[in-house]
Amino acid sequence: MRIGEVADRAGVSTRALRYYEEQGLIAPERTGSGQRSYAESAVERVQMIQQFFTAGLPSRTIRQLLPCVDTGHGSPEAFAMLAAERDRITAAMADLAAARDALDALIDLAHHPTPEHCPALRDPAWSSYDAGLVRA
Amino acid sequence: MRIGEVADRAGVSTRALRYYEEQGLIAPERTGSGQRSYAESAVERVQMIQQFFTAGLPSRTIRQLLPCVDTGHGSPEAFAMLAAERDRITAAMADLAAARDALDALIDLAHHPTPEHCPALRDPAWSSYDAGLVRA
DNA sequence: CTAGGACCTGACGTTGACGTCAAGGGCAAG
DNA sequence: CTTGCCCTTGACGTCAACGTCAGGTCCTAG
Repeated sequence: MRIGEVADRAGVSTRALRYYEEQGLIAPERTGSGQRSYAESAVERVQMIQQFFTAGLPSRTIRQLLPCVDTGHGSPEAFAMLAAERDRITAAMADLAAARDALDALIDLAHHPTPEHCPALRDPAWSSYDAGLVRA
Repeated sequence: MRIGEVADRAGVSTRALRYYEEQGLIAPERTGSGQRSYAESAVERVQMIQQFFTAGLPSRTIRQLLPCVDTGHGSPEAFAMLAAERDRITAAMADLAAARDALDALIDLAHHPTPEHCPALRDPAWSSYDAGLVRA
């Protein structure tokens, strides 16, 4: 499979695929004339890489954890890194939830007929807002 | 309050505060000699700004939504933007959850005595993994 | 054989939220 | 007065994940 097809099927640009190779995340074969030749599994691999990028992991970290995916096991250090990243992601999710709740509070505020600058925001509620359910 | 104290109390750098002002997110007073003079409420405001930055909102968007915070109500467009950002954040949380589950699967894999490259990863499980509870 | 599309390498451009350095001004203590 | 810390503006540096362009190669269809 050539680079264009992988790009199409994985939903990324060819530039991104070359970048991933440059970063040591994929190692496609080469034809005699120098063109990249990807295995079928490359599509899934690229999608997984994308997923980690989306989660905010830098390429260096992804490069470190991919061997675990390939070999199916990892050294203790690799294991610690996986756990650390998992925790980072969990923390990021909490931050997102807090921001979303803040937005929900604003939306709620905007929905009110605004009697007179109803409070419930400026006080200490920015972190402890208890996840109200507001739906459009 | 001068810039250094605000920076300390809000947990950001003075550079960041000047950047926020440059981006139109805060408008501190000025003393006769040109030094910035912040109100007490600036600390909370900066923390809120930080929260939105952490959630991935660009400064331009934050600038648009801050008037809603200040006035306590918003135009219909502002309301639509708030809802759009809320949805973006929700989507980002889903992406994070998927990546975290992928990492959990890897961690689980690393915990196994690795009998023979146990599957459960490469197949279609990257999005539908059912949030197993693994704790260090 | 030739047109045109896909591919190659190399290299510079982009964006956002700041970091960092340079060169000076303001201000309370001693 | 001067020492020293905080403040000012201005401007360039950074980092990551690519986008984009340039100039050349490969390959397949007609």
